[in-house]
Amino acid sequence: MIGFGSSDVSSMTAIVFSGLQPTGTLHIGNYFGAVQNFVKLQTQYKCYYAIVDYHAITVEHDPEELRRNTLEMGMDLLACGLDPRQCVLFVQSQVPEHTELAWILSAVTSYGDLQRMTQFKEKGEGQEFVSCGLFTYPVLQAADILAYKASKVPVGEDQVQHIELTRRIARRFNSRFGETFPEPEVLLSEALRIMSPAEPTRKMSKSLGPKHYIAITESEDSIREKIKTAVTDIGPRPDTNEKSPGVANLFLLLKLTAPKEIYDQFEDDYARGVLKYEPLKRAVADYLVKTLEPIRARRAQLKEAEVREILIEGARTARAVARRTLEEVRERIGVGRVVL
RNA sequence: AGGCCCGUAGCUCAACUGGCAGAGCAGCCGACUCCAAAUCGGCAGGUUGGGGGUUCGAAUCCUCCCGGGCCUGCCA
Repeated sequence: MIGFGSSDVSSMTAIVFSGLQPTGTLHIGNYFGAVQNFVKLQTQYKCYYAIVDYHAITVEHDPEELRRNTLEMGMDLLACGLDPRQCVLFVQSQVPEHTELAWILSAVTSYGDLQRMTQFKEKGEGQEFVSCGLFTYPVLQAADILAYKASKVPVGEDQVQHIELTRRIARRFNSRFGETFPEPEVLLSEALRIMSPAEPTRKMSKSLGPKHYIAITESEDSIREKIKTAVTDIGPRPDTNEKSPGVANLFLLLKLTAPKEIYDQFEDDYARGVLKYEPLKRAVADYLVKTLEPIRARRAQLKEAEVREILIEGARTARAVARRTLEEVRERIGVGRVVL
């Protein structure tokens, strides 16, 4: 059998790619929603994880902040358990093949398809300046994935549309220039959406403000404060047994961090209508702090220099693969050869 | 390349003919609450995009610069 992703000769296992924007420090929504899954995947597949700094520049940004966030993101990911011996962790801009491939792919990307991307519409909404880069963002994302001929892409619901576009791009390239890329499929993990404690109808996000997220490296006091002030409701509703968004969010966090017996006890209290939220919150905070403790400890031990070294090494490995893909792609589309 | 419009608190905007830079939301503190939310009370928030000029006095008028939007033209 000849696999499409055969540029990695060392194994027959599927190739996974995922990119993370360097948004600064990771929060527990990122952790439980995605990163924890990445940690699991690295033992099962050949995984490439990129900190996508070129994506971050499509909206207004501060250079110093981006620089710091990129490194911070690397440190947070390592603290969460990504292991450079098991996966390839690198910074996107260190592998220029991404942007080169993006340009090439833009030639087989439909303008109409891009216009239909809802994320572009959402992110551009209300912005006084909308860059071209924001518009072509999904093409770079396709390049990220296809540069490694990845066949599986673990992403959230909101990114499914972009992966669909990647498939269309891959398909069009293949049919025009010959079979080159696999059509990557979405690796949907159990869809975990941690909500903002302050506004539990919205997904946890840094951009909403400090009250709306809990960083994985947050101090114990701060975690307790944010859980304590988390929005709840008037009290349990045993009649419908339906939790309000805020309470459901607290239960979700408890489920993710506490022993089953503890969780069941609170569920039972809720069902019987005798649950007081104060003790629930205390338990959630306790177990959350406990869960994050090893991450915090690991994070505290990481040295910047050592992390930089890991990222450099990751980029070296990634680049070797991406370069082979680009050689093949250039050959197929008929560029470069004449002057070699 | 030419024309028109805009820039005020984190956000949305107000400030007469040139006369003390303000409100709502967000934020912070407190009361209430099992904890919260809502509500109520309080606090804080500014190089009015930047430089120069006119004036007793400029967010307001003039000028240059920066940033942004719209229209027309030119080139490919």
